[in-house]
Amino acid sequence: MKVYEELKARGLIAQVTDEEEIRELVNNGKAVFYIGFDPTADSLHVGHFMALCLMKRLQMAGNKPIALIGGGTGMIGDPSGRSDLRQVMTPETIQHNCDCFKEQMSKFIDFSDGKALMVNNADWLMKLNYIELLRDVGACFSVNRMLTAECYKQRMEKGLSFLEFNYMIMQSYDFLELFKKYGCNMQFGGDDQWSNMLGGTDLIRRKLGENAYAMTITLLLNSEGKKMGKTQSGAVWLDPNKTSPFDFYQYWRNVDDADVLKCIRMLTFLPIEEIEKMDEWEGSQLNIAKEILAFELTSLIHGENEAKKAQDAARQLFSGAGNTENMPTFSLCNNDFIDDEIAINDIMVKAGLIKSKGEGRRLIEQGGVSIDDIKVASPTATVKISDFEKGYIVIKKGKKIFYKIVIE
RNA sequence: GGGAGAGUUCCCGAGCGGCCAAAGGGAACAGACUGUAAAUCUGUCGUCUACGACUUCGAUGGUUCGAAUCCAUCCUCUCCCA
Repeated sequence: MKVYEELKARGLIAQVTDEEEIRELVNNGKAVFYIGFDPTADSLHVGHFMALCLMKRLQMAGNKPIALIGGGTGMIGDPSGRSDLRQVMTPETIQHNCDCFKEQMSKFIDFSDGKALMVNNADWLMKLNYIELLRDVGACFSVNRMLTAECYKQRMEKGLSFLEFNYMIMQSYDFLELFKKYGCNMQFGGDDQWSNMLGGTDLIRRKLGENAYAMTITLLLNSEGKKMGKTQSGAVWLDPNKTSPFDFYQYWRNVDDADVLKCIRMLTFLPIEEIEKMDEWEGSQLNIAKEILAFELTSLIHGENEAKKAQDAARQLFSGAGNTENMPTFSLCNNDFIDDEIAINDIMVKAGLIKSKGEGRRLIEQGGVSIDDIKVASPTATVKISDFEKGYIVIKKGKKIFYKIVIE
């Protein structure tokens, strides 16, 4: 199966400008494509992961990826898919985020020998001269047509600043620039980017009379239609310091039944045939699929070793045995103890397990907290130093959250 | 530039000057049930030294015994006209 067909079979392709041409380019390793990343945070998250996967897949098929960091466009903010105004970031933050992105991506994509490029659009966008740009590019855009773009239409209700309105132009300009500089003939992006991407292919046609192509990736939505990769505590990050491998594993281990197969298909590199078989699975059998999903993804991001550790920890934890080796750990120091004891509630607050003591009180009252598998009966319960005889205690909050507490 | 309106807790959204820590919904969390799923039911959902106290209703001042509610100024946003 050729790459294009594989992408299609995995349900990754949402929209394309010209299927025949794109298939031809991609399958024969003739595509030089770019994907843009907005440096809105100091780590990539699950939402970017699909794009990374796609880059890798295409790179393996001999195509050349360009990772475009939106250091310049980040100064504006993409209005697509947001219902509110984006906070404008400082140049320093953006630079810092760009650096972090670079580092994470290099782990995943092979940048050696020019097999892939990484560029920052700040390099050319920041130098632009307003009047020149207007004359040069501004003439090529019809406001009437821009307004018909879905992403702007929605914003017409809520309000759209001129700043954000220009995002499409900037993004189109990027494409033009990359086309000229690197012969980049294709752009990939999330499905919400469709109109911005078309802007680029249009611009190239108008300015240079050449053909360039665009393809969007299906957004990874859960069965409720929300973007995946979000938890109550924010995004699921690829940076192990922001989302530990264990938590990362658990996130995927806990996806809805309805979403497992979709995730496996779109995110893992398992052979399609194997996935087809899983398609038959039902009911609790899906639990195995979830384990596979979690393992595969964790090992893609954090390495097989970490994935194994996470899996072991999870299995043991949920089967009752207490493998505490890879559990999130929090250290107390002797000063935290008063008369050799400390309130359980206080530990949880210190460890960041809960936001306030009130929350802890409630949790305990509702029977949601246990220590070493014994339910905590009273909100004022304490642990003594002597309880740490074996070196640690394990606090369990709810069913799935375990914390190992040690004394330094 | 002129006119009209809005800003309430994570989100949406109610809120006669006292009975407002603020209705209702959603999200979230805990318990039961399960398969570390979903659905359902129950409970919780500002903070604390917790039958009480304290801090919140865009910001700052003011009027009142008393303000989310009234007044002034400011900030932000939306709409209509140009």
